[in-house]
Amino acid sequence: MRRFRLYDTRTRQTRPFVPLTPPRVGLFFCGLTPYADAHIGHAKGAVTFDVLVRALRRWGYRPFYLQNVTNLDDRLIARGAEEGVDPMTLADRHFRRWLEAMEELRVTTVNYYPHATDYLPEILAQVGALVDKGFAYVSDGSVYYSVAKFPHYGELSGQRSEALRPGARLEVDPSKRSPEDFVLWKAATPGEPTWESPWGPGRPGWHIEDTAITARLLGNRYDIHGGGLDLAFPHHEAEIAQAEAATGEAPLVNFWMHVGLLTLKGEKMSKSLGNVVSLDENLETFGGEVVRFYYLNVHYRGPLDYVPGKSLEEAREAYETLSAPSAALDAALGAAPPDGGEELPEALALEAAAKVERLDELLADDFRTREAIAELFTWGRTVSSSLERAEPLSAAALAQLALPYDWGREVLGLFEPLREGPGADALRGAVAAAISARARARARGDYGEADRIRSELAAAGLVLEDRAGRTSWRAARVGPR
RNA sequence: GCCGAGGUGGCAGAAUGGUUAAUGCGACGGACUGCAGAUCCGUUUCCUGGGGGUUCGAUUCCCUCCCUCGGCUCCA
Repeated sequence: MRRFRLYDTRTRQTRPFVPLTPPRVGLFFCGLTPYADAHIGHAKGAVTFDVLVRALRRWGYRPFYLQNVTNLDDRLIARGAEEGVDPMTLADRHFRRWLEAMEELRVTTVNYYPHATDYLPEILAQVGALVDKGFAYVSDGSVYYSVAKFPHYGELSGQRSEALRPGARLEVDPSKRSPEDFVLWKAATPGEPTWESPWGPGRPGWHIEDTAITARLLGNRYDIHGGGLDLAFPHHEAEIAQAEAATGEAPLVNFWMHVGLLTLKGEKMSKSLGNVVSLDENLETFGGEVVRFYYLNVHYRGPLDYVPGKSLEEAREAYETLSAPSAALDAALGAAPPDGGEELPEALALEAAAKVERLDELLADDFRTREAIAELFTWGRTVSSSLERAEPLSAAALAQLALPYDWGREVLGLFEPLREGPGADALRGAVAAAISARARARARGDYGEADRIRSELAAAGLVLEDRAGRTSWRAARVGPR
């Protein structure tokens, strides 16, 4: 297992990661918003965690990664009432769209998506434990957590409860003993889904869903919990208070990872501001790889400002430059003779291996993806100039040049090779035949015919590139698959 | 008000107690090409919010101020 360093919000430091029970690593991420279609900011954290888990696997750990589905909460109930749909049905609909977006984004690492309402026994048990231990109280058929009983409340976010006064949006709820208390079990309201409980019919509060799930699936303590920076308070603070009080074990989580938020022209993207940019629409326009590259081209903890008509367009330009040498290598490898061809100079072969090590090092230092990408850009120039050589490279040499891209494929989830479907060989043969026909036309000076062939292939989405007396082809541009 | 994250070239955005402060986008020039594309080479020499301090040396460490964004019970 490779050692690596990770920033932890609670202790505000970057420190070496040590799993609780190596090589197993338990991860939980709050990322789904199944009450509405996802916007472009929502998927940033999902991609961040996908890279984290890919790296863990590469480095010899055995991650178990959960992403919860809050399929019943106030927002779903409100939205369901507006649309005349059952809230859990609504959640399911949006969850399915989220899964499609994740597939397009090459997010492949989530082991399981636990749904909150499948964990009612665990939720009731945890609320019961909190009542029994005196951390929670019953009032008007609801159960509330008494924040004053938990002295560590506020440690994650740096918020002290005494400070929660000026400017705070605390609603006055006469059932609460203190305004900062939060609900664990909400008394039934007519027309809403309800379950029986020792305190009467009702439904779970938002925060308790996550700790009930993690208690069941990850244990009383686990390694990594992630989410957007905006969830640190109060949601994650409440999770700590619930779980640590209920089990008496601490800390609940060893590493709290909070992902920097995406802003729209400097402002946070949110429904209430009405500045939401659809994830699905951007995936359709730019494809998952470009959007993924866009997220990974900044450090995960920093903010990312989205400018309509500019940010993703620029990301597409940059990603085309970044991925072109990889695509050229794939094409050369496909066309390389089984034996023969020039070997790589030893210095260059060593450089390829050193580059991969450098990439792992950058990631192992709190996931410096931005610099890893910068390294891949400079490697691209090396690859391009190597391909300009007069003598074709051997298959082994090409494979060595491809090592950093193989790394990018494995860890960053970029550089997806062209899909090999049935008929791929036939297609390749047809393209090769067209290229030779064009070469013959060019040789006899018939540029009209040569250009006709080129535009025919262009219409099929293929671009021809003449270089060093050879012609290669590639997909016209990166985009949706 | 309190808590947190930031302020780096035309733009996006890294990093570092010390020679020319990454990388990309854009721009300009050149090579290559039948043309184009892609690629390569070069240029974009005066970019680290203000003011103090520590130091031989600060963009980096400390103090302070200013500004932006987020959180303060809907939030990825």
